[in-house]
Amino acid sequence: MKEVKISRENLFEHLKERGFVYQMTNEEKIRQLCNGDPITVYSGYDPTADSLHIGHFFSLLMLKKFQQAGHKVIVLLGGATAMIGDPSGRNDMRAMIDGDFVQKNYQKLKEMIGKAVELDGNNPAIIVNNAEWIRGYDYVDFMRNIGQHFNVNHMLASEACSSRLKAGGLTFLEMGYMLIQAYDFVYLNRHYNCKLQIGGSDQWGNIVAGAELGRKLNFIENKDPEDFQALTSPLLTDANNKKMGKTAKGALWISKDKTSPYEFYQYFINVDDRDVVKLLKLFTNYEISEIEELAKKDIREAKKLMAYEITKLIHGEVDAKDAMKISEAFFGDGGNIEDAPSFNLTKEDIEKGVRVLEIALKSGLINSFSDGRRLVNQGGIIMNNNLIKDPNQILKNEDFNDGYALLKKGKKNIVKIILNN
RNA sequence: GGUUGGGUUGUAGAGUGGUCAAAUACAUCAGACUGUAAAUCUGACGCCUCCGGCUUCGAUGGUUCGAAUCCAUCCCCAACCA
Repeated sequence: MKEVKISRENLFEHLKERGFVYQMTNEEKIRQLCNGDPITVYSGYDPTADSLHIGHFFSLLMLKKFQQAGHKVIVLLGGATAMIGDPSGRNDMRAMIDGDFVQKNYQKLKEMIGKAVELDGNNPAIIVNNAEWIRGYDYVDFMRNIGQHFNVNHMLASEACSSRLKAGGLTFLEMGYMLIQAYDFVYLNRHYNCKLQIGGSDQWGNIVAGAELGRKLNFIENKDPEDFQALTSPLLTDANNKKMGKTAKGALWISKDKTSPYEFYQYFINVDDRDVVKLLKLFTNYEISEIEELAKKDIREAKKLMAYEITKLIHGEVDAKDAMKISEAFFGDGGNIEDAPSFNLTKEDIEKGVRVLEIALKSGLINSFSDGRRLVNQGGIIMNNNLIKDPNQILKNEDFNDGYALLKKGKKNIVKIILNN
């Protein structure tokens, strides 16, 4: 299939027709910025966890398109904002996290940014940390310079505060978050000539706050108030209008340790048919007409391509191919199961007499013995294509062919039990 | 600080002395049908040495043969008033 080239002449149209554009401050102005001479664009992420998830990646992908079109991009990692906690969309206050934790996360996220945007080459992305300019900004000065431009009534009415306000107990700490993020935009404008901030739609309130602050300050300083523009991408939702990227184990993480490429691939191969075209438009650059044609002709083939391409984008070609191979080995015909999720056992374990369910529990297939027992009763635990009927069944040497046994929960959850000497 | 109403098993939300491991819905998991999709139907959904037992209803202590339910103290939340 043919891929579309991203160029600066049609960047805005490209983003729009692929479904990246949700809200913006001034459409005409943003079109000019996108399709005109190189500008500086930024998007921010708080290091509150040790990995980015698919939602973050989605907005980074938008940033990448700006970069590919020749614009300068800045990725802000919020070392300061992470210490405060963004109230947007939350109905409880974020747990306070300590500085060490933020520092560790910062390093990990920094490594992950490179999966989305280019950090080398002739137009590398810049990574900045807002702790650099927030820490050390005198409180009184900050309140006088920045705080005076914020109307609390507006803030309370904003989407960012609304769920927290409804749930009650909105703290001053959380309200301060918006001021900091708003100031970040101004800072980046002054130091990097950044004119556009992008992000997920949940960030709209904070982003616009930054744009408004910038306008006010520019107005006071007799500069162009149009220098601050905001653009957000829609929330990734599925056909049932539910947030995408949520798995039984939590978010769909970018980090291999948290979500294996296989799990990642499986997530996308299991999405609703109706979401396939949307995801292909967002995560690949294939011609839209070809995407639609393929989906009409063979939805399952299109879904496979989608799952593969997204996995490749995040984990690289090798891991994506492995994930696909494992998947096909289990669910299709052919292929091998070399790289399936595995669990190691020793011969001593077998001699001691281990229950099948014990291994299922240790390998994470089931949550408890009670859980396993239920599954057995309902015919949901299968070993080497044989239904396990006795919850106390012991693993035997004969269960291992070629040194491994295959343990399944239902048809989608599989662990390869490897027998070591 | 005061008054009132609250804190229940993933979420929402019943239960206000024994019949409560705790209604119901959603989410989740398994089975059937399929295409590893959707829709539908069935079952499960605290833990264990599972026809039995054990630990849960903000925390601690108490009343009682018996408490998620009553009392006391404490912690947290909301609304209103200061």
